[in-house]
Amino acid sequence: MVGRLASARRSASPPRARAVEGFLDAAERLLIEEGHAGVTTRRLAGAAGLNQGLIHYYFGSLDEVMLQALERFTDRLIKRQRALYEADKPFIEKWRTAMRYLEEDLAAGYPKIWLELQAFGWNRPEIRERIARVNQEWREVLTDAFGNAADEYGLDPREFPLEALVSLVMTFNQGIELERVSGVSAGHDALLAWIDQWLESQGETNEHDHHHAARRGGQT
Amino acid sequence: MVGRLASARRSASPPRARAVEGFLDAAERLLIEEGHAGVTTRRLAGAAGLNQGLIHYYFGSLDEVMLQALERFTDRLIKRQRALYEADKPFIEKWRTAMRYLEEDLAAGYPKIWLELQAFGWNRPEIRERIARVNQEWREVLTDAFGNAADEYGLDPREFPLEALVSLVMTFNQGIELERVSGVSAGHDALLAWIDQWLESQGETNEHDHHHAARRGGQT
DNA sequence: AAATGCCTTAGGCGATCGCCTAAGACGTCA
DNA sequence: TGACGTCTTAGGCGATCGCCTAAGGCATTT
Repeated sequence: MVGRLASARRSASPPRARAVEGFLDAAERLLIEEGHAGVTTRRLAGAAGLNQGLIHYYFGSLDEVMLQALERFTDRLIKRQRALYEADKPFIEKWRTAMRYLEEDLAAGYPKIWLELQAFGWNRPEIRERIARVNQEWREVLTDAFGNAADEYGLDPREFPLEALVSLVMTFNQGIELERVSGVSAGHDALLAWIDQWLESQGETNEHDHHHAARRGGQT
Repeated sequence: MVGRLASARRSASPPRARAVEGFLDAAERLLIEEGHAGVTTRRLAGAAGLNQGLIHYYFGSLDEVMLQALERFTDRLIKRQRALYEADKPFIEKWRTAMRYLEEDLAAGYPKIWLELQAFGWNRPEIRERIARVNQEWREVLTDAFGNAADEYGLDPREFPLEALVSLVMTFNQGIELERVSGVSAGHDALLAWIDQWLESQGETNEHDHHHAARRGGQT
């Protein structure tokens, strides 16, 4: 490590910060277009329109770039997820928003970033640990949300154990992203439609309970 | 060093075939231990205990090694899956065997091979296409099996649409493998236990129908 | 024994990699 | 204006990569 920030003290060092963000943006683009093996110092500098020496100067190593890219990317996702499920809306609306996010993300290629970073981490303990932590945070958000939803729908926790339910949703979600990135989309629409319809039918059979539960439950 | 004998012509060229198999075995080992980026000609030759020139001589390129490794690996999986679900047993036994396979494979690190090959394919159209084809075969096997199982359990296809059910099973299965390779296993046991219990309860409520259906249904 | 042709080897070519350095540009102080 | 610390640059070092070649080993056929 070299450069300490001097002007950082009074103006958050916009040029440096801009360069750092530029590299992280470029890293995401390269992850989508080339995969994690395609993120080299030279290509990264080229994609960011900056000099490759800066990568060493600002980040120290390429691994650190990948780690920071992972942190920034996953922070965004977790924040969005948290905001969504903390909102005061019927569960089905949250679910539909989440599924809309999924479609939007797929269209934008974001799951490729997430999966490439995971693949990168499979052989780098530090990265893998961070991945596991993000996964854990995500699971916690869903556990909260689904716990409330189970109340809202009046589901029997013995018939639908929360932990299993959350794991099912997380795994099939990631499975869908994995398949899509590998060029497979067969059955996905049918699956999502099925779930949507099931949620809707549950909402109808428990109509009045639902209103009570929705009012009652913020969270905690 | 390997065996001599240029009886190649009359007995399927054992030395060459052995070398090829040796490289493919070594490739699988390297995929597990190093990831697809760790499969280089030199490391592959080292892991196989063979000369690196042979890779060019036998395969032409490293990409061809990866492609053949993918074909061999996926052929094994599909064959096993097909044999399992074509057997004449109650569905729950097949399912439990499949879940036992999953655990065994995870213990042996095989899903890492599958996922590394997928990651490798994300940026190589030829590989990706093969991945998609294997996925399709797999889905067909499950569609057959679950179609029969739905009969066996007397499930209403309107309540449990086959395509969605198959997609759910495929995606959550791959999601579990993905999470495990990334170091996450939380909730997996609970999820599998839940499914097992649900299948068992379905078997009980439809006990006699079940026997009829099991006798009735081979397949076709 | 000589010739043939498959098999195997060591080694090297050009390209690319991550990381680092030396030097100058720039802005901000005294 | 001169000194100083920060930022930015071009370029190069050693390592490693995929691919290929030239040369011989060796069993089989003449």
